[in-house]
Amino acid sequence: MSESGSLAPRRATAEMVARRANVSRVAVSRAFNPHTSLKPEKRALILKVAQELNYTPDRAARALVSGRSHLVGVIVPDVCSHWESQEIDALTTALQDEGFATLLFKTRTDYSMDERLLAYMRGFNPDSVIAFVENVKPTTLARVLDRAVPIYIHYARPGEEAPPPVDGPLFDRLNVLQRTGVEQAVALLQGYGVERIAYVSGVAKSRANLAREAMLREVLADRGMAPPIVGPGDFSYDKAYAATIDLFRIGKGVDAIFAANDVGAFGAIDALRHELGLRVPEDVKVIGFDDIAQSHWKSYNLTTVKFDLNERVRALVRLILRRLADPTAPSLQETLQTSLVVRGTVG
Amino acid sequence: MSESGSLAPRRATAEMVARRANVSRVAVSRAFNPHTSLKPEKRALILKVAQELNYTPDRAARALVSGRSHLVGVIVPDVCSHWESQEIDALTTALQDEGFATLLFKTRTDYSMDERLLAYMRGFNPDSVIAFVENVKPTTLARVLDRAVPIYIHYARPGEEAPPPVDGPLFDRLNVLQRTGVEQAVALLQGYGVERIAYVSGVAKSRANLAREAMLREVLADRGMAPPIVGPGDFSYDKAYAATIDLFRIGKGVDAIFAANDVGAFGAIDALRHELGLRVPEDVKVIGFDDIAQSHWKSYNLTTVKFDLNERVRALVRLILRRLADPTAPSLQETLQTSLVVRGTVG
DNA sequence: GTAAACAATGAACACGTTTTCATTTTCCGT
DNA sequence: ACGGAAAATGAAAACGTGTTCATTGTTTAC
Repeated sequence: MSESGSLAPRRATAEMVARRANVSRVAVSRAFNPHTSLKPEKRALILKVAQELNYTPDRAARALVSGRSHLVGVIVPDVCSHWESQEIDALTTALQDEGFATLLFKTRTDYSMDERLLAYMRGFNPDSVIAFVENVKPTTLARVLDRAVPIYIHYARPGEEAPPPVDGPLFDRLNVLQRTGVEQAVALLQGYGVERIAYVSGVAKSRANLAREAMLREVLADRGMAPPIVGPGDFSYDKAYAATIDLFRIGKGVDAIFAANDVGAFGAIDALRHELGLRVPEDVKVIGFDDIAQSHWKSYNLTTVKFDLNERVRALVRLILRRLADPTAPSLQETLQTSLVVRGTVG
Repeated sequence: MSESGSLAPRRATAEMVARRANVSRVAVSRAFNPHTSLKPEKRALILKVAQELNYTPDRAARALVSGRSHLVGVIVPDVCSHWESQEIDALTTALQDEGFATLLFKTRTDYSMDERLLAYMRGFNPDSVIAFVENVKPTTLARVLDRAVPIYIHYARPGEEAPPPVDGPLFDRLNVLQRTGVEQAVALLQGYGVERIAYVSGVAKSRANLAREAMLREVLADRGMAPPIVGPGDFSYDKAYAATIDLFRIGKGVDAIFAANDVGAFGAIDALRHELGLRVPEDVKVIGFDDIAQSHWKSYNLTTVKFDLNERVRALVRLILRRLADPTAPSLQETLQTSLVVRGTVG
């Protein structure tokens, strides 16, 4: 009781460990950094004492001198939207294995918030930043985050199979090629004699959405099919639900729906079945984008264009590590393919 | 070109801002800390220059001296499980408004990982830690995180309406009282003449699951109903799907299912409809726990025991702020009620 | 057996901020 | 105009670590 010095027990410091192990403070620092030279038995002793004292190096202090915070900022519009949450989950695990931690930031729908958010985030000094958000340009990101090089997820438009060069402020890029998956999907639909395809969109100005719609248009044109009728959505279940109803109120003889994402496809399916009294896939076929975990649920059992989540996360982590190994390297790139997963909503 | 000093442009520092604004470095620090005394026009000038130089204070350096990292650690088993992702989303937004950032950590299924994970997390020096994970005791958490006081989410068992006292290492607590919601649910079922209730469980040893099952048992006993038949699940769709099928293979005349969470209820509903050829709610009624966003989707339209997410997040943020205002205060408590949301799976 | 290479070591410095503390300036009431 | 209180200010100390550099102890090669 009386021996405990102050009320709030200070956290153990390298100094205390050094004193207790009869070594210098520098030795303690070295014990925790693998690539330094230190007598093995000495290192073992220090680590043992450290554990007794419940000591680990303070990352704030470490960041201050080494310039590495080991924090990776992730900017999302909605953590709880399905694809994002699954990607954050996998990314957090992978980063943790490499000694990093995920720092989460949410954008407002209010666009004006963004500059302030970026400045706010920069204060935490992340080593890298990944933006899942559509309304912030990578060059803006790079300009504001003067130390971290941001990673931009680029959904290739038609004809962009060879990714365009990066100019202006430096950023790295994950290029997502959607052509293969869309081609497989359209081929499958055409094989079933589909003639009139509708596209239930995502957020109108979103690059992922624009790229998907453009790619769909091109593939349809290449195969001599009519361009899609567009139902305006925003990647959400509710908007897709409403958009689908509107599509059939107009009555243009749509016999297949391409949704901008899986959740939108769920909304379309439920509207078809529960509101319009149509059968899926007999009356109308439905295809989504993403292949989220829910897509195999029996109520939907969705045929969808798949992004390999694990491969995507590995590519992101590779980008981060390569960038940290060489902070001045020119823009780094990784590329990802897509493919179709066939389930029960086409057939 | 030749005027830029080094290759990698150093990030702006308080020193540079001070020099450029013709003030002392201390003044710059004060300009960014609201509660300090500084001539208004001087503060304005400094902030203007800071913006020109793209400067914000380095939080690592700030944390080092102030002892506040403005980081809140969140430990989750699965970011992508629905309730967790929605809570993380709301929490991140709320914390951001208060000047904090969310630091995400994932546990392994492997239990032995946890001690290492906690030590790992402590290195980042979070101001507070919230554990959504079931297999780590709050006292362990408190012992390892010698500075931050962890927040523990306690699901009250029957008879725990007055929360039990905290002993041992200090931790704060959010008490979730589930009695009201379960009572409303059972009353509703009984009103429809239900006689044989099954409980599709969550992870067996999880405290949320144990509390829910115990509460259900007590309420059923109080109303003179038979105890529930238990189908073993793990909070996942797939396990609940399989457990539901097994329940009806045995054929004990179950006419209502209580699932440990909404996703489990979805699995039960799909098994009933698509595998067993039963109607919901005509043949079997289903009730879940959580009220996640998907519960109103037409395919499920689930009646469920609701946790008010926003209120829950506000309570968590209150706990964090109160604890930071008084780090030595005795264990803080907040309490949350539940209630039933009636939709289409009972009727 | 010697020189040279190499591993191990600790003192001093650097990182960018906030926080005392003592000093100077401004403000207010009379 | 004056005294005192309050606000404004800057120098110096602290926070806990990694890194550089010069020094000492130890092995290797001929």
